Amino acid sequence: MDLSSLVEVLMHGEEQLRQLEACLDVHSPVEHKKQLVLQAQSHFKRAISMAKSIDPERFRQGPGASAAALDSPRSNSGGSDNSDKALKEQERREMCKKRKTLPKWTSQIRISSSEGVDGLDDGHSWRKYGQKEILGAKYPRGYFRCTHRNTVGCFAMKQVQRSDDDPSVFDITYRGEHTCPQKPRTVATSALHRPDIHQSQQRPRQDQQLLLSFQTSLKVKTEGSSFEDPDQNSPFSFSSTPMSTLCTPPTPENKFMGSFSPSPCRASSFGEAPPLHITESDLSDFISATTSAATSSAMDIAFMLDSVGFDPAFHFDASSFLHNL
DNA sequence: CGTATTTGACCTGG
DNA sequence: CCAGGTCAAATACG
Repeated sequence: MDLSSLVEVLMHGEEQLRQLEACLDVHSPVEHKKQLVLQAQSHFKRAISMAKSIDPERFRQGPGASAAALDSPRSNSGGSDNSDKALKEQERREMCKKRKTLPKWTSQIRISSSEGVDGLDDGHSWRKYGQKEILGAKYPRGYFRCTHRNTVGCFAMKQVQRSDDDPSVFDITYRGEHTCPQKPRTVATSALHRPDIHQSQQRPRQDQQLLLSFQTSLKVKTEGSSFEDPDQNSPFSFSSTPMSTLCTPPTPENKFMGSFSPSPCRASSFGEAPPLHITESDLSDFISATTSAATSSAMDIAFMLDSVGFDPAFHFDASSFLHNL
């Protein structure tokens, strides 16, 4: 556990706070602010545990938080005997429609070798459903959708595209908000972390990388839905997005396609509510509704439960998250 | 054995 | 027609 990773995590946290500050007096959706807070919190938590792990002796006492296991077996609302071509066509068509209306935003994140996939997991489980070579890009683009799409009708999706020139940068495009609960895992581990047995680790200029990372790590632009936040100003110079608005990432996330970097997975601490609920119902309607009314995520959840109609004792499986090769 | 990923075929919008 | 996005059969995984 080296110091530079620690610094990096701290910087992420700081950046989140900075963005939050920028958002504060603007009329941006509460959800965004909450997200920022949560992200910052998780970064700091992580930083703390990293720091502790540097000198474990000093901080020995309760083995950290309880591993509040909220996992439970899945409930399957079976009854999936469909298979009518017409029906599938229908579904597909619906999908297309959704595709258009779904809010979409891009966030560019950098994965440092030290961090790996770590901590960038937003606590959602994604299932990969495709990969495609993209025209002018070296690396293929991976297509993911929420694992619980069929169980709870969560239509969140994301695309992960590795940057051409800097392999440690990933462009992640999210589409749609999760309507499913997040992975509730509380993680307080990382006490003992062997220096990974990485073969080809790019360790050298980490400090300089940090700066770079600081600049590019959290660039996010939103489109589709209209969450404006014209005030979002970062001290950086990369605002190359003319008309689209810069916003905050609901959650940075990653999980890339068949490439290098093995790594375990890890969730940001505390589960929290999905920020928005979006269904096929009129999106804009909903948005205006949210901006004016939605004040608590809890409420959103209730709303969601309500409208989707699964029982509150809902449980899902967060058990398996894997690493790719 | 159930789930997740891989991967080529297929579909669709521009 | 093509590029990008998705499906689904075949595999891999645990």
